[in-house]
Amino acid sequence: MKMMKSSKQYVRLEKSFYEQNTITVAQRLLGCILIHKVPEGLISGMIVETEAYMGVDDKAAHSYQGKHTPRMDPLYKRGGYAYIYQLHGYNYCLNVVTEKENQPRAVLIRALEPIQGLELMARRRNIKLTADDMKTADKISKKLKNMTNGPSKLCQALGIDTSLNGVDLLGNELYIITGEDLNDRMMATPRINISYAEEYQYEPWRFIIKGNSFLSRLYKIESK
DNA sequence: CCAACGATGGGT
DNA sequence: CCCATCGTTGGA
Repeated sequence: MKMMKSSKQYVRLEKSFYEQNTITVAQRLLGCILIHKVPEGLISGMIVETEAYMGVDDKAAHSYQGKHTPRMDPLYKRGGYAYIYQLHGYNYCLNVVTEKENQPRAVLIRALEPIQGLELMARRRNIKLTADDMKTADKISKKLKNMTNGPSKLCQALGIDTSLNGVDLLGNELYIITGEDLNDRMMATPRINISYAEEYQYEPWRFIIKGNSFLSRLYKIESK
């Protein structure tokens, strides 16, 4: 786990960040820290895997060809809102809305490296952490990795569900701050589980921090 | 009204 | 590979 260095300035991401091109946002979110403020305290993690969904032009996007249903309203707002939807009855996915109003593009947050609120995460994920699991000097335990290494796992760990759909990331409940500059470790790959998207399934719009231990399970091979 | 479906995760 | 499980969606 990365420890917060007190010497470093952590700055909240603002409107101008989210209003950039979606690919740029997806790349620059790597290394940033997602924070959910809950009554018990802060739960946070460093973003290590993202995917860009390019809106009306992208066959993998919910908003392909301008599709717009009530639950997608946040997607059509200006950059900086959360778009959260439920999947298969019991999973949630968190997206960061990008670009200008009526440009329905977003970045899916696919994996985090835990930072704060380990006990709260473990409770929400039904994972029992032992003292050994907390020793991170050499090897990171399997249970620790399993906390936030997938888009729905991280939502469960941070307590994110559709009650937060449409929340403004410029507010104080759910927000993102600058973290480490890890762009030299960035790698692009095709996106996951979108075979229905025909030729768009091959677009290299997934971004990872190469070698990070918390990438989603299908692509551990990339941690070399 | 109602049936089909899914930007997942877990197990085989 | 298979499939659980339920809110959203869109077509009767």
